[in-house]
Amino acid sequence: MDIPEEFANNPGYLLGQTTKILRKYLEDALKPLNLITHEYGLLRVLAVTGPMPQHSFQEQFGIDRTSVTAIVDGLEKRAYIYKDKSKDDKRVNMLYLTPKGKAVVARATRRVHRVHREFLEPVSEEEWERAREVILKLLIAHRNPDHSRIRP
Amino acid sequence: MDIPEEFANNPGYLLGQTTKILRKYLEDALKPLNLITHEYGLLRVLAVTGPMPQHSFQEQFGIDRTSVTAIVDGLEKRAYIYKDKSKDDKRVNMLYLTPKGKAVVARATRRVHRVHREFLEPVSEEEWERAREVILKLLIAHRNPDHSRIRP
DNA sequence: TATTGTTATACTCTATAACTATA
DNA sequence: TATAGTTATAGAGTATAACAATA
Repeated sequence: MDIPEEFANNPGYLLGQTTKILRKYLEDALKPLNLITHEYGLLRVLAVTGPMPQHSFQEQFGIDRTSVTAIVDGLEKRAYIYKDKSKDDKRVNMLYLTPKGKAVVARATRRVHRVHREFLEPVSEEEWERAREVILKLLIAHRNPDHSRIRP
Repeated sequence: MDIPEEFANNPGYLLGQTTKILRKYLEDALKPLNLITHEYGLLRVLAVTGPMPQHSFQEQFGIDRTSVTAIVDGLEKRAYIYKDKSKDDKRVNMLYLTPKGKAVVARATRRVHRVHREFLEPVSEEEWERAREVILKLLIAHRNPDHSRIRP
C-alpha cells in the first residue's frame, strides 16, 4: 500500500504504524510460549540484570503499579518468578527468576531476536544504527521531563 | 531514568516506548478539541486528499472496519464529516469534510505540528531525516507482505 | 461468492480509587 | 505524609460474529 506524503512526513503516523507492525510480530512470536511482551520484558530484565524491585518496572515500561501487579501475579502463578520482601525496605517486593522462568525466557529471547533480525532485514546495519541512535536520543530526552520541551 | 543496554539495543522496546511518549503528547494536544488521534488522522486525510471511501482508512490505520465505523460515526455526530454512497459502487461510503470539520482540522493540525516540532527538538533536522527514511523503509517493506520476511 | 458497512458483544490493556503496610 | 503493593472497578480501543446490501 502506498503511503501518502502527508503520512510519510508525520512522525506520529510513521512511529505509530511501524511500532504496531513490530508489536504484532512480537506478540505472535511469544504467543506459543503464552507470554505477552511486558511479561517477556520483565523476565528478560531479571535474567540479564538479576533480582529487581517490582516498582522499577512501572518506570521501565511506562505503566502504572496496578498493571505491574497484574503482570507479576501472572508470572508468579506460572512459577516463572517469586516475590520476597526486601530486607532494607519491607514495603518493596524483590522479584526473582526461578529456573523455570530462566528456561522460558531463554526460549523467548531466541524468538524475539529472530523477529528483530527479520524486522530489520529491509535496512542495512548502518541504517538501523543511525536510526537507533536518533530514537534513543528522543527517548532519553523525553523520558526525563527536565530535558523535555513539552510541559505536562 | 537510565536505559539499560538490553533495552537500548532492543528495537521493540525503543520504538514502543518512544511511540508511547509521542502518542501521549498528541492525545493531550488534541484533547481540548475533543479529538482522538485516529479522528484527527481521518479528518486530515480528507482535508489534504479530498473525499475518500470509508474502507480506505482500515488499511491506512491498520484497524478493522468495525473500528472505522465507530470513528466515522463519532465524527458524523459532530457534523465534521458526512457520508454519501458512491455512485460507482453503492456498497461504499464516500466521506466528505464539512466546513465545520475543515475548521477543526485546521486548529488540530497547528497543535499536531507544534507537538511534532517539540518532540523532535532534541535531534537535528538531519538526524531526524535519516531516521525518518529508515522508519519509512521499514514501514513500506512490512506493510506489503510480499516484501516482508515474516510470514503471517 | 466476495466486499462494504453496521450492530451487538467481548476481550485486552490500562488507569482510578480506596485500602493496608511500611517508611 | 509519602511510597509500595493489592483489590475492585471502569474506561478506551480493538476485534469477532452475524447480518444486510451490493458487486
